Amino acid sequence: MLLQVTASSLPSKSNLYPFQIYKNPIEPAQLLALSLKTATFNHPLISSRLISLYTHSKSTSLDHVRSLFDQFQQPTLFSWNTLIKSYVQNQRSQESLFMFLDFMTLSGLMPDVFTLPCVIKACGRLMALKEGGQIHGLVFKLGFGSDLFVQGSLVGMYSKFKDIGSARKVFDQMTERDLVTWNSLLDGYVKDGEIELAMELFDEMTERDVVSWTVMVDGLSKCGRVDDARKVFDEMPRRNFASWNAMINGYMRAGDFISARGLFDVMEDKDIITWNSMIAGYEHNGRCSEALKLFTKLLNLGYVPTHSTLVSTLSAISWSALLSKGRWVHSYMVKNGHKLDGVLGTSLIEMYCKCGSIETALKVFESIPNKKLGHWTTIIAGLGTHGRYFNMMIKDYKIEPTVEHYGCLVDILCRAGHLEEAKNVIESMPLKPNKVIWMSLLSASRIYKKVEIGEYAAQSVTEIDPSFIESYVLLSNMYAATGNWDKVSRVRDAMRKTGVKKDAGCSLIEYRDEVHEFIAGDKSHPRTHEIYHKLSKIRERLKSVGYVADKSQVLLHIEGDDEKETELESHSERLAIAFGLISLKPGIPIRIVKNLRVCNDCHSVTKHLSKIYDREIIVRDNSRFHHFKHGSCSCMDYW
DNA sequence: GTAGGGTTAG
Repeated sequence: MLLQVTASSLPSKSNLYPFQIYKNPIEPAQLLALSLKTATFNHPLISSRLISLYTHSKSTSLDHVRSLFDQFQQPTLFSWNTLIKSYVQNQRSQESLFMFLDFMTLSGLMPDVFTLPCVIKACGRLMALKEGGQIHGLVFKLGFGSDLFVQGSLVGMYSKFKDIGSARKVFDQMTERDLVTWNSLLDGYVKDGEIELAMELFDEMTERDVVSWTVMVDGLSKCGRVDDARKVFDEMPRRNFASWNAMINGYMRAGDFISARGLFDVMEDKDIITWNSMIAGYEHNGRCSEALKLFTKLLNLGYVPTHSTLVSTLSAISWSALLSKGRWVHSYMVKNGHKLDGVLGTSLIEMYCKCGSIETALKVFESIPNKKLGHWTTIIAGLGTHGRYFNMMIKDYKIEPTVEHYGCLVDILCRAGHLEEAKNVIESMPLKPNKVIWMSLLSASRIYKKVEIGEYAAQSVTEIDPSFIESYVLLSNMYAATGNWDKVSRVRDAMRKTGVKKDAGCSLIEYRDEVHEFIAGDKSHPRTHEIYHKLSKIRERLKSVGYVADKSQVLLHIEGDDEKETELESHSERLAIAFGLISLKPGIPIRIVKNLRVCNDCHSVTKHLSKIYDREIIVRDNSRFHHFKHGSCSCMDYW
């Protein structure tokens, strides 16, 4: 609490003092003390000035200003406007609209040409179509139909709604238009995907500023014309951060992180969005180690990470399963007071889930006071096996399930072997099932050898994404598991025809803050000799416990069982495990990330190894976690 | 007599 006002505050008899305060600069705390002493706290000029001073003071948070505001007997229109605007500026548009609602019902005042642009902007940000329409009606009723700022902001709002028709209508009715209004409309065309019309409008403009140009750079790159975007970028008479950032993001969207990096390196001054764009871009393009390097660099250079910096960084950490780094970021967040009740909480939970620390993920989940949809989705997906959170979500928290939640339900049913029931859920759910859901069903069909359902699921996946390799692999594995070799070769023919190729298997392991990467049959690691020596030891140990290799899932067409066995032995996760065994101290769990689904044989071998070497081995493949301990796996042989 | 609308990351 910033202050407590107990003195009954009456307007001053002296009329001179409230006017004088505008002439001389004054510290907010100084004016507050003065107003309390002279009982002028509620004077309209004083209260307005107080709100203004505290709003602009960097050391005062918006919530503090709000608590000051709440103590006024009758806040002025100016004070309302200032706070409503501050909420929008602080990315708290929802609260801005709530405050506007309070204003309309409680204040007894009417909005003016300063109030309306703020709330119209909030509607645009929130995509609040209904409220936006109502406020548009209010604008007419109050007779602000010819105010440039109000009309201009309506153009902006409809542009955000991608309702270019309404934006254009308001625009055409305006008696005067300034550059900001033109730019709003230009952005509307871009948001609506009408790049040709945007270009026409751009040519029509007699005056353009850096925003107009930037909107074009952004628009062209967003519809895949990154080379044209670059041409516009090069033609620009002047550029600001947003222009550079738009171009960088254009390249990142096109997957051209080399060109993006080129621009980044050339930039003399960078803002935090530049860094965030690079980190997010690298992360989207699967270059997580580059993303993490930049995160370290920006900290060293003294930039202050924002929410989105942390979200992207956590995401990069999740993909590479660098638990120690994730813990560091978590503690950084705690130290710097980042709240976890939004996307950031979701990212953190996801990071712990994907880095194999489900207990910490649960702890984080439980520590979040106002759990939102995303937190549930993430933790449920992470828990996987722990079913029946579904009803609690609907009943206790009144959250509408999304496709992901149905996905979890299907997964749970599949695990329990209720494949028909799972199929029924998919067919009767109110949302369109996605690839992931069909894959759960397909995966279960393989385990439970339900060929018919499996074929149905595989077909559905192929309809959604014909080039999705995993469905072919699973279908083939299912046929292999049921001894249907004829159909196995037919699947391979289908793969050849559609031109899908299996990615090379790749496993990562973290050792001494470095990531070591292995591909199948890899001989490039500096300690290759030791690793293969360890592999031969492993083979002996396995033989001594009577282990026989399961060769049913070797996808490559290799003649003769011996070759199959050799192929299995050099699977990337085996190399990573061998490396883990020789380099990590006994007792420390071996954590591995793999890009493909773990094969049957590696799975049973890893179970044995966890017992033989008394080691916890945690493997994250592309669909779930395998926590190997004392000879068994947390997935209960279902994956 | 302090206050309003447009571009870039998530």
